[in-house]
Amino acid sequence: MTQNETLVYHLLCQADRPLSAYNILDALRDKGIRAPLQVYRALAKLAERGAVHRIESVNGFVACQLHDCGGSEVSIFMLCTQCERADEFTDASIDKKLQALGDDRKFQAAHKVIEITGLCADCRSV
Amino acid sequence: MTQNETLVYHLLCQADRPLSAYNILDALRDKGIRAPLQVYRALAKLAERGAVHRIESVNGFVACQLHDCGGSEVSIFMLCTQCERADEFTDASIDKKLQALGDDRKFQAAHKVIEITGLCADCRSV
DNA sequence: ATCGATAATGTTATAATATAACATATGCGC
DNA sequence: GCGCATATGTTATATTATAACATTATCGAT
Ligand SMILES: [Zn+2]
Ligand SMILES: [Zn+2]
Ligand SMILES: [Zn+2]
Ligand SMILES: [Zn+2]
Repeated sequence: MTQNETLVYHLLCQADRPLSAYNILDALRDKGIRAPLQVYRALAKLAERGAVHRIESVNGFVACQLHDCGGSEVSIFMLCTQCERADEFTDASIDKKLQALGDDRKFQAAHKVIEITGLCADCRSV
Repeated sequence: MTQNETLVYHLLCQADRPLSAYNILDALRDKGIRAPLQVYRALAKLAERGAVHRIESVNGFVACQLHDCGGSEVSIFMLCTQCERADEFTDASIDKKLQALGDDRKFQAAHKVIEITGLCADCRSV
């Protein structure tokens, strides 16, 4: 892992919510990161390897929370609008059904996004 | 449907791919639409009603392709990176499994996003 | 050791997407 | 008409992402 990737990855590991590229930029200014591209480049490499995931619904990034989400499993994110937590899960049967749905239509899937937005257990019971 | 919503909705119905808010703005300038906010406001109302869907993976918008995707069904989009088509499907069993996954964690789901990116049948066979 | 290729980094500028804040107008029930 | 809600218009600005180009580090092959 390169210098910048390490900085970005460690920051994301410590974060308790998805961070935007500009959140990351601001947090790492005193570590030598000065421009958006430095962040986006690190994120691109990390995401390519599965070390971080982009959360489309919030334009943010999180460190992978699973030991090995690299198989054929799709990551499923539950995103709390209140506390902003983004919890990652996998579910083999959903993955399989989704794959089958694509296969039925001869669709060659390269990437799958599953995100559920709502209130987490803690936040709904306030 | 208000004036601006009608303009935006009809444009999306004719489009063969997701349009960005600024695509829409440009296309409707000569119909009186002059500012991004006019488009975003129309899109927000239309999306609220389920007449259009936002495609998170491409920051674009499409008209709903199904007669009634309003039930408890989640829309599943297959997004071709080549021709940019965005085809909408539903699948009750995936919806159910996803709902169960949330319920297990006491997560109160408000909105679900499922998007598959890849190559459509036509484009993969070129 | 040094040449040359590749990957990584840095910097500035700009593109693309989305919202804030405020002003005006339009329609409808009373 | 008046009051209220909804729709619209306008300007400015915030947020997210990439283009284009220059520089530096790394490392194996000669
Ligand atoms: Zn993961
Ligand atoms: Zn929460
Ligand atoms: Zn639909
Ligand atoms: Zn295609």
